[in-house]
Amino acid sequence: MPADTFAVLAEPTRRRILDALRRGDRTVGDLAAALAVSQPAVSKHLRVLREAGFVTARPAAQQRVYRIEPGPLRDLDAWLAPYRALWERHLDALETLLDEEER
Amino acid sequence: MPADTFAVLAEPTRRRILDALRRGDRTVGDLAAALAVSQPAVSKHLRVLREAGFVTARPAAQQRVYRIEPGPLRDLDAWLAPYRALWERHLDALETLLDEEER
DNA sequence: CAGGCATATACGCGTCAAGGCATGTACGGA
DNA sequence: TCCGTACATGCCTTGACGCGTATATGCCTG
Repeated sequence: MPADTFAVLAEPTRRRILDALRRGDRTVGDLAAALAVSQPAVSKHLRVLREAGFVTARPAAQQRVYRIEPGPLRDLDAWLAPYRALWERHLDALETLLDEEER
Repeated sequence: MPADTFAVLAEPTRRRILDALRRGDRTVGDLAAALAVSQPAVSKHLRVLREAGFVTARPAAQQRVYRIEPGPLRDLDAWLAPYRALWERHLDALETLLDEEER
């Protein structure tokens, strides 16, 4: 699992790109127009996302269609898993705390 | 939801702090020793984590005991939710793809 | 094969944050 | 009250990153 998954997602523009791709594949120009960002900036972000496995590119004539990939997001989900106990067993923890304070 | 949640988690040392706190509350000195990081560095990271709501501090004499808080991690879980369809309905998507390619 | 379109890369600038070192602050023990 | 402990904060340097502008690469059309 690449450790820089969070660093990739730390960029708001990259998250907006992922959010756009979540609803369907897009070309670079589409993304640049939809996000109101310069085309080179979009290309650079797509490169980062691609090298981290978040997206893949498929050539279509002069354009390249980008598609979101689930892999790194599944890794994120897996990383989050052990922490889920913090709130899923929250009632249990609350009970434990009250028990301790009763003593 | 604070947008810098990912930026906070982008730091490996901060993730290690959270991982340590996941198993129980710790003092600053404990964390510095356990992670082999200088004490000021730990304090700075704890400040970032605290201001982002990941942890809270409880004074105990001269030391301060830090505890992990579920809030921001729940936000992360919520952010991840719409993307979960990418792999949970993966079989459905595969079927759709095959249907399209059959035409 | 020349020209235009879509995308990728190179360069320079400004910003920001991590780390170490030194110092400040608060609490407790002698 | 004075000193030592535990933690926080300030200053400084360094490296990484995002953005825009300019330029290079690839592909299609006439």
